[in-house]
Amino acid sequence: MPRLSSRGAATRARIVQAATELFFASGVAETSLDAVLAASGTSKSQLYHYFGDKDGLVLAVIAHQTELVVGEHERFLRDVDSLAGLYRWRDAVVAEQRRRQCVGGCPLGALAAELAFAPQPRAALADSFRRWESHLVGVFTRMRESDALAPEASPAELATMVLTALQGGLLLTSTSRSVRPLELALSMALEQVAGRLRAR
Amino acid sequence: MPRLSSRGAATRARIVQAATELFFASGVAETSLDAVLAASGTSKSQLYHYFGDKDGLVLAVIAHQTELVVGEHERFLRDVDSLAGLYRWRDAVVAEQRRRQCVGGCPLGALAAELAFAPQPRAALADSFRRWESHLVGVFTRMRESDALAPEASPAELATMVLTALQGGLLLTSTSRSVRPLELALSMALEQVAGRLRAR
DNA sequence: CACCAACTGGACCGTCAAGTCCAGTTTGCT
DNA sequence: AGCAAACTGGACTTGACGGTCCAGTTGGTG
Repeated sequence: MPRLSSRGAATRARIVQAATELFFASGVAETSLDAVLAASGTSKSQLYHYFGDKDGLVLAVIAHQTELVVGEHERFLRDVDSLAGLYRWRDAVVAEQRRRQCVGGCPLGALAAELAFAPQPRAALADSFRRWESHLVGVFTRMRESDALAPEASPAELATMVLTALQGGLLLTSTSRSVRPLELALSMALEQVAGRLRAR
Repeated sequence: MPRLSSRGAATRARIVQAATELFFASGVAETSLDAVLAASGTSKSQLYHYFGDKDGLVLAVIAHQTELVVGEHERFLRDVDSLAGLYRWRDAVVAEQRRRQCVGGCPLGALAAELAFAPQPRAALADSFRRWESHLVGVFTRMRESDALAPEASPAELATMVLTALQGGLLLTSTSRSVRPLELALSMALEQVAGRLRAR
């Protein structure tokens, strides 16, 4: 890998940006490299210069999409340390999905479904989900340390439950074009958390 | 649509069968019609004779996959009318996923993710999920009628919660190659049900 | 300012995809 | 038996795809 000049970095970023949007809107297999080039205003040689081949681009897009999605949740969850904060997070997630009229689910979830059998991308996405989960684990750890959560509650288990609810909710919401499944799924998960609050 | 002779029906079925397997293993976009023909031992003209084009085949595969997946759950859930029965169902789902070593998630979920932006397939899949949900609704309705469930519990809401948990659990299980997310998601959903049992 | 690596444009290639076409065979019906 | 509809095989067309190549430009560093 050669080191990037600032111009090179900008070109690379434009390609990744365009590919990220197209992959989300049409899927990886349905998106041609020519479409990526047209959308980013670059040429074949540039794409191959930076990514080697389509697989390389796919991995770069996974990394970028992870940054976007997980990054946003991290910013929101960073200083959540209460059930009330989690409910605000749920409301924000639902509102965002409503805003886009339930079109399209979770970008990472879509990639995970499409690339379930491709070893490298699958491993990369497993990592993304682990990172995502870790921010939820952070919330529950803080809640336990502040004695909001019962000491026997498992932050890791709660985090997994919330993330599965989120993914399942987004899938059904996108398919049915109604935010209801997402609302119900997240409410269910948070009720689970509520049931593990320290008895008082 | 011409009416089918028994030979025609068999040919049609062989094509759908092969396409169903290939679409699941590699995705719709990644699967060529030639591959379907090779796997089913048929020819171009037969495929176009029965399905018109690839989109037609996709819809037929959705219908067939729905029959397989929803049909299997229907058979299991048909005479479930208790929380214990639901736990047995959960155990069966988890065992099945373990049996296939967590490779690949829900066939319908994968199609829904890949075809989220394709109007016709998306609508067909929304229907499939509704059918799936309806069998869960049946379980909860029976439980409420037999007074196992509190009268204010909503069968429809519980069904949606269970289905989202199942879908999210399968996605993360397939991505992480561990049955843990699926176990946790379904346990969470059933605990939700348990919390709505009639107080005694 | 000179040099070399980083970068770029776009023509080009081989392959394989979806879809068309038609001549020929089988099937069910009368 | 005979006829029309259902069915089949596979050659063929057209175009788009991923990927290669190379000649040329830009830009940072000594």
